[in-house]
Amino acid sequence: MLLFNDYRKMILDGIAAIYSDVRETDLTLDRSGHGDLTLRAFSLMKSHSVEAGKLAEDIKKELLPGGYIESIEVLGGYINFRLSTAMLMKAISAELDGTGRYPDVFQDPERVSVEHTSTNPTGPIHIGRIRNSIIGDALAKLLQRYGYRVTTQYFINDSGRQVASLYAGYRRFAGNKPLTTENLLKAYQEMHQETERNPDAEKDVDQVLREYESGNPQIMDSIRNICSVILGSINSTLEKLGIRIDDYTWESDFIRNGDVKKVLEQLSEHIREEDGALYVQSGDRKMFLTRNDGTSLYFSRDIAYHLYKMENFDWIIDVLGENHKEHARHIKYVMKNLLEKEARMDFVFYSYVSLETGKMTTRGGNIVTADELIDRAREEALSVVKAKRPDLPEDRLQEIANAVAVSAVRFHIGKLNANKQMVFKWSEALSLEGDSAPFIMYSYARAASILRKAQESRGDLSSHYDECESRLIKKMYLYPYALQEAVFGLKPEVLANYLLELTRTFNDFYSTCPVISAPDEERNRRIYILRAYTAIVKDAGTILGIRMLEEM
RNA sequence: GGGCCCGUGGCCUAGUCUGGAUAAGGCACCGUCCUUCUAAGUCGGUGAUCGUGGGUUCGAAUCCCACCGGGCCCGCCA
Repeated sequence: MLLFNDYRKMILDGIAAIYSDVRETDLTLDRSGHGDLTLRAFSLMKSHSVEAGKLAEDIKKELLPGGYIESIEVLGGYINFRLSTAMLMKAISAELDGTGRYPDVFQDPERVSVEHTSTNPTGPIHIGRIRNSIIGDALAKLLQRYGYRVTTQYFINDSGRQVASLYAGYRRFAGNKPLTTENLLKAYQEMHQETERNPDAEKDVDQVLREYESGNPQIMDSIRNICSVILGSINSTLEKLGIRIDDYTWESDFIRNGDVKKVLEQLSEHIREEDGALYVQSGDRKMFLTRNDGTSLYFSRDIAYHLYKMENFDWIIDVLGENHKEHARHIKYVMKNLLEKEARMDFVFYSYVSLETGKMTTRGGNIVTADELIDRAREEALSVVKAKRPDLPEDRLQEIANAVAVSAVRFHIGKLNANKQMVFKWSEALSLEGDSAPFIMYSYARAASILRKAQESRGDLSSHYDECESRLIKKMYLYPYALQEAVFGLKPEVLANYLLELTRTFNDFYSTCPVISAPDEERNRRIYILRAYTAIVKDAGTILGIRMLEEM
């Protein structure tokens, strides 16, 4: 089927046939409500010394016979084009009826790796880190929807200083306590305080690192064990949010299987030494690969990881906190310039989430965990749904509250531009109205409710559409465009904002276009519109982690 | 000190890539609409010199320069 951009291209070609100097960027999607597409005629008026009216007359002669344009009108220096609503609606429903989904045009066989979360297994995941997971998962599902073969990846740091410190802390402070995330976190925080008081404690950590790296089986087992416990709780949090990681890769595996050594060999001609520690020069930075005691550093392990990903994927995407920007730049430099590995590599960075009281640190203990946020959102949702739906049984209320809570949390964090710093506020995070997931879900539930009640009808789509129908159809027609924009920019929030716009447009339709009580012909086509609407909302919701409910 | 990101009504955001029509939403506040398909909704109202100052342009929230404010980075941490 033809997408919005295809029509844009057709119109552009038509104009170029008469006025070859038309600038591509002057024909855009119209957001002002004057048309569907608009041509800014200023430069053509100037270069041809004619009025916009004359341009429009010529363009009409060229384009109107094509049949897909309903009208071409001049307003000021703009020439506005309206596409035929009937044509767009027929295209959408043909696609839906034929393939079961709209759009069904994207297909890209490339294998894509999306690495996200990858948070150190030193404690529960907090609302800052969960931003990584939420962006990453939406991105993965978005690319998947676009047709890519996507695998999500988690790189588990079980061989760095933080984890060694966690282990040393556990041994020192909690050796005989049960192995739980809570006890481990406490020991980690105690160890942090201990090293602040007594720098000698750091030597413990150094010793652990050396033994771990040299393959001391007892320490290896213990650390794996500890990391697995914490990873288990991280995973259960992710699971609540509907996030699944396909591949877990342990950093230490690259040490054990010799890949880190291979990295050093492959880089040998670029490697320099300083006091026994090895580094490569990247721009004006020395990027250290090993410590002077021979133990590996994150940089070399991450190079090994990216080499591994390059062997298995065509496109590598990493979602990282903004503090990793330099690291990422140097990784890219080493891969491309020193190892001469060419692969499509993109990094998506997000800014930090802070609390009103300041920044969060796991070691400092001032964090809001993602579990806490989900729990409180669930309580909030439950009290709302209980008040609104006293007719529903308790277990159904719980289900609804859960779906609302999880969706609200994901949307609240996922709709924001990743570059923006975020100050977390409970009142905003727990809001279930306005620009929120429940706002979208509620509209979906209303549409679903009408579809349940309205009689099945399979009449032909008529050619006349009322304004409220037409606006919704045209917004729906932009769904593939929104998907594309989100994919090209690696910006799931673009889709989130589209979904809000679509919902507002639907609400307008809902309040002005009765369906069930409408005469046959009108009802038929409105049922078609509702089917398309629910399909699109569900589709987009799945990508963003919003769970649509048939009733709420 | 150097580099990257952010700055849009009282608060939170969209729009910035690719310059164009009265700057689009939400929260809060004031008012409206449940005997009509679910009021987690609708409609209307108050409220913005788009951080500041220059520049480019017929036209700047958007591009360029400088400055101010906030975040992140500049480890043999990750």
